[in-house]
Amino acid sequence: MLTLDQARAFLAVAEERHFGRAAERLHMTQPPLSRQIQKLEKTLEVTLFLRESRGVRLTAAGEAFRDECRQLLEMAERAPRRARLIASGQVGLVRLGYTAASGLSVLGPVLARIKEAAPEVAVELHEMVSAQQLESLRSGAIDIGLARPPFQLEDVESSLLLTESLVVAVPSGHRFAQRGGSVSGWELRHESMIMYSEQARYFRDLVADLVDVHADQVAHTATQILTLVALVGAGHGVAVVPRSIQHLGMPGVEMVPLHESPPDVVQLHAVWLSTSTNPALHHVLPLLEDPVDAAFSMH
Amino acid sequence: MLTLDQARAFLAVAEERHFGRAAERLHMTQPPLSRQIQKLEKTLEVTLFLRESRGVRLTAAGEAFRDECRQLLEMAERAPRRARLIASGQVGLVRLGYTAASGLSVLGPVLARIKEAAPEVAVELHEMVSAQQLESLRSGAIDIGLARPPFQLEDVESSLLLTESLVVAVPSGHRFAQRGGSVSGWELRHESMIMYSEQARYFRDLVADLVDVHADQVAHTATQILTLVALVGAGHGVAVVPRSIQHLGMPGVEMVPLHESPPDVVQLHAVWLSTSTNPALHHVLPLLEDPVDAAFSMH
DNA sequence: CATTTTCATGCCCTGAAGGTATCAACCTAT
DNA sequence: ATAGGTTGATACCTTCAGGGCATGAAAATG
Repeated sequence: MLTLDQARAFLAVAEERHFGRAAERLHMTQPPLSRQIQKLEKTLEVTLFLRESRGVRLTAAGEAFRDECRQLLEMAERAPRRARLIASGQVGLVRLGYTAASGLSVLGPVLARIKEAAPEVAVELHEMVSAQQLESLRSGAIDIGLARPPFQLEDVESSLLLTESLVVAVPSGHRFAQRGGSVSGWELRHESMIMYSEQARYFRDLVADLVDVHADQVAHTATQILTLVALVGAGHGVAVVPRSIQHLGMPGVEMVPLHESPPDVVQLHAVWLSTSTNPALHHVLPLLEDPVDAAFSMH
Repeated sequence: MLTLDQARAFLAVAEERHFGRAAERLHMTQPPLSRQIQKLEKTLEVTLFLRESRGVRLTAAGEAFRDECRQLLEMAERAPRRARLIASGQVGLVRLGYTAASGLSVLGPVLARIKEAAPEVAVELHEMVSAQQLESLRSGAIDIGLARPPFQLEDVESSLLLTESLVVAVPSGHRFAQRGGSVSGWELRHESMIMYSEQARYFRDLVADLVDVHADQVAHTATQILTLVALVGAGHGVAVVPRSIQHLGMPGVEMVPLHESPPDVVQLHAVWLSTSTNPALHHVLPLLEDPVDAAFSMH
């Protein structure tokens, strides 16, 4: 059976064309080297060298075997190197879940940071809502999520990436937009509104805290923020959405500040399992410690 | 330093996810296998397995290393296999020299035999005259030649591949062609003739034996038979050439049998050095023992 | 709580592989 | 022609890598 030591021994002799010099290169003496080559030739049942008085020459089979051995040894060096790189997290894959809305704010800067600091880490993107992200984390389908609270899952850790205010999305030409300035919650009382459905509990509760919405003024409910905005654009009413949604540039929709909204009511976190064994994840995590600059995310 | 045995041990554990079963597969007991893996992880400075109560799981680095090891072991099996194939001559390269004229007769059948019986042997074709072939054999630039005698080089062996007669190449419409039948040597006495130059001694002597050519009737001399035929086609005279040249189908040239020519005056041999160490050559040589069928070579 | 499962550890022994000394064959040069 | 030098092969000794057996340790199972 071929061993890597035999391949190294053979290659040394093949390249030096001389047992003595090859032995020197291998930091050993000539006799055991001769024996190794003999043994190799015996197991292969192939004569690799033509012994001549001035040294040795390769046979045709020897030349082919030399090329194979070069490749073999190269691979034998690459395998450990690659394992170390992956273990260190410098090379690898991070599967990242993100909400459609976060795609408009933190996703770009997050990917930019990873590309900058860990260029050999591939990022696989999976769009899903926050609840699905937590489920995917649990099942191991993703490594990181860009999601909104609450995170009540076991072993979940998180890092605040972005805070922003809520604004009112109105159809172009709506009197709120023409007027300029901001809108107060009580002014929405008689507006037809697009509201968040039960699945989007985070935003539903945020809006409920700031605006007194009555059932009779709700034109539609939707889970995805982008759906709400689309419905606003179609003229079905107004909606309260995070400020970064304006990056979407949806035609026929304008954003008006909401007077009562604190500048940091809406949060977006990076979330991950502290128990994850993906080295690339742990290599990337320090890059997500600092919040994304709102100015950057704003354009 | 990684060894192939370690790679095999690792791969067995990685695939079985269980030290006991892996040890069984490797025909050894579990304790030394555990030690081998520990040693491997230590030299790699990488944890490859997560030991759990129901067996083991691979880390990310372990999965990458498993893929690398699969390739590595595959190559470690391929290298000896390839060396054996090349040593046996079933795979390899034969560099073959041939004269332009032999390209019209034996070359095709010879290549067909090799393709049929040794499909993995590549044939590299080198067109050159017989004298160059012997020189190239000596210098090791080719392995076999398709050449004409004499072969006075040391260690040269040869095998007769083809015998054929000499014919007279005449321009279309020449009275020899219109008359039908054969031509006698004495009838060429007053024809303008294209003759072989000093370098083509073999044909020069053959023709001199059959036809009494005078210096004053020689319009041109040339080394390559194809050149002679081209000059005949251009109307510069007639020439005595081997019968297989008619395969060339040179327009404006017709072949007329030469009455005095025995059917086997012209010989073509395969020649090679008995000292060659090219296994593919020795694998191919038996295919050149039998002469090429003249009927086959005739079409 | 006893039993089973699974990987790790301690100890022993064999044999693969390296070292030294030397041989055999061949080439070179006086 | 013969002595000396070069190069690979052989003989013999020694070491230690790696395998086997017995057993430990930890966790799951019933």
